[in-house]
Amino acid sequence: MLNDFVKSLIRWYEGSARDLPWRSTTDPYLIWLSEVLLQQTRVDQGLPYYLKFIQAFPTIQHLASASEEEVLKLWQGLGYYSRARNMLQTARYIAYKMNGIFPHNSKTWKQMKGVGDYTAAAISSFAFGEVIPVLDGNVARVTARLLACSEDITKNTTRQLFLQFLEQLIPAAAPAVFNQAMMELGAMVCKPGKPDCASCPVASHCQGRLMGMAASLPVKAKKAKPTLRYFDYFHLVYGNRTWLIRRPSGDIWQGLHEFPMVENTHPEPVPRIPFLQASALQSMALEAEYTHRLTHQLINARFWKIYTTPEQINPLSGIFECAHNRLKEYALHRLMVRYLEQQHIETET
DNA sequence: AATTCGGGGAC
DNA sequence: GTCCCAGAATT
Repeated sequence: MLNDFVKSLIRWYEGSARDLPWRSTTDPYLIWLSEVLLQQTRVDQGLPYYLKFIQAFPTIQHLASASEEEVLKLWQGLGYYSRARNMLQTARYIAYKMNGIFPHNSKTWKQMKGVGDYTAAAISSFAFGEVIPVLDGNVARVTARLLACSEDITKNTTRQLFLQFLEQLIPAAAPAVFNQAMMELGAMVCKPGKPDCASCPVASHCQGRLMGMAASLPVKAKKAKPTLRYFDYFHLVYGNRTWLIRRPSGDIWQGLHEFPMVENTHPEPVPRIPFLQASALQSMALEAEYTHRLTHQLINARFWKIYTTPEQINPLSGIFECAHNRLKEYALHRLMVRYLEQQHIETET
């Protein structure tokens, strides 16, 4: 009957799967790229980035020779920017230290930066036919319902249990299609909160459905509350120039650009501006205020526009200038992009 | 084992 | 508003 499950699953997949560009190739570079882009990212959101990347960097050699600036610029707006830095590092490692030869199995792939259990298994099964199951959020949800398992799926013991189950299920003749099909089922039918059991090709095999508990699975530990942060940004303008800094390491948006800013523990009525002489304060105006929600942080951001002169700006390491009408050509985080859009500051064409 | 790294769509 | 997404690295 397990064999019947696999047959029904794959038959459904062959007949109604989405047509996604990385599914019609076995090029390990393209598959690797798609897997990294799609980590914790919906297909609809990652697809345009995939198309941009394969145009800018058609091969690993193109990527390996790119600067971090260029890669971050293309990654801008997608989030989890460490993926971009890790992928560039791995691209250079494979291109220059491994003569451009990709790892051929999951064990070696897992040694690459930015490649964990899931991505190593995905690349190895999709590009090289390795018989190894993938366990992402979709597969975990499908498996929990299939087995009517109420254990916390974030726990390692539960993951091991699922992998053990999947290893005996995955067909040696078609590991890639099986993995794709399990994920596709989770994305299109066995959705979180609202499983569409009526159109599920393997509903007859599902213990969760049989026991009427499919919709309440999987069980997952709840997250901690986000911490509050208060950012005051200073949009310093003189002539057609403005100022940017790069985000430091060890914090959010690492390596991305933004206006110089101060962080306060509480919202200050008038934020201090360490970048300016006091004489410039009279030209300060609050242009925008946003609440920006991240997974673990809630950021209150205020943008102060200040017209000034070069003489009023104190020297500060890490600050550099750029044309204010070309700001969008830099790698910026979403908060900055929102501000620029509201200010109708567009990229030069 | 617990935290942190984002942005956006579904509800 | 909450939850979750083709997860991984760090502590």
